[in-house]
Amino acid sequence: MTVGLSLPERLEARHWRITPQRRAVIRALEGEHVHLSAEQVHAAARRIVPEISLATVYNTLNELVSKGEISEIRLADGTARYDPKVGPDHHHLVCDGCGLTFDIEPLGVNSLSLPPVERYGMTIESVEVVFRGRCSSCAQHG
Amino acid sequence: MTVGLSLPERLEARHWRITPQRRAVIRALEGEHVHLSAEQVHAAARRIVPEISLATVYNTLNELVSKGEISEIRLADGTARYDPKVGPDHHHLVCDGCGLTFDIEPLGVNSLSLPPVERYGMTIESVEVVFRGRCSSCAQHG
DNA sequence: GTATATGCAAAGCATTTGCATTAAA
DNA sequence: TTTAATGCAAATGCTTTGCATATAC
Repeated sequence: MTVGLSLPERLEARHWRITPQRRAVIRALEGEHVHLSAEQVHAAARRIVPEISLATVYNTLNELVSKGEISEIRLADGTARYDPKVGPDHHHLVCDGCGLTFDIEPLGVNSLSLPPVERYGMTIESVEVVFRGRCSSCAQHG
Repeated sequence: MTVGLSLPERLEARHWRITPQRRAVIRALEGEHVHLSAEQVHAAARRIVPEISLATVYNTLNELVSKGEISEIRLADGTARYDPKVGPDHHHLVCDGCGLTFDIEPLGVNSLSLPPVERYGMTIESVEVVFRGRCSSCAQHG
């Protein structure tokens, strides 16, 4: 990952056309330790650029994902959450009740490995660890 | 997990109504080290019970998941794969190209842990490790 | 006999796409 | 001025649901 440049700076360096809508999507994601759904990003971005459409939010998120600038996590129900952090080993904690998703840095990940006989001829590119459970709110109610 | 009983036996023990369709779904899943999509389960089940509908396949898969008898994995595209194995620590290897999914038993998982300060008040119920990469076919082409 | 599973077709929902318009560079 | 991004609305694709009929127990 490029170091020393902010997300908007990195994007400008890549000749990405910077629009108010894209800036709003980036602002909506920044600084969140809890990850947002596309609808939630849309709601947040709307507070900055009221006319932004959901389609533009999706388009922007997808481009950021394919450029490797943000990451996409799938919950058990198949819906996506978007995370401004990236990195080869990037781990999460997910509430099975409400889908609340956090970034985490578990211990012991560096000693994880997959023996060649278990690779079925595949090239390994990354490892992701997901801890699942229930947040304090879901543990009590639903 | 109940030990010593096969999946159909466990289901009978739970007063699950055994139908040819349900038997076919179970047979379609059994013995697969590669995990199938609902469509693929449907196709396989159809070879045994030609009139089985996709809706019945989905209904059956969902019940097996909620009974904890099979597990559901979400790929990066949000679609599901179904795995006849269950267990608290159940890990996978996924091809980012075509979605091919295998069961694996990586080394070092038992030393994984999430420090209390990283738990955000959540109760941890399970850990899942996903290795991502490209299968030999996708590494060459697509 | 009764409760439950089935197939079908229609509905649902998250996400994607086509296209005419608008705006960044 | 050119090329790319936007908004809208329609389309997609996976999954779920309602309901009348059929079937396991």
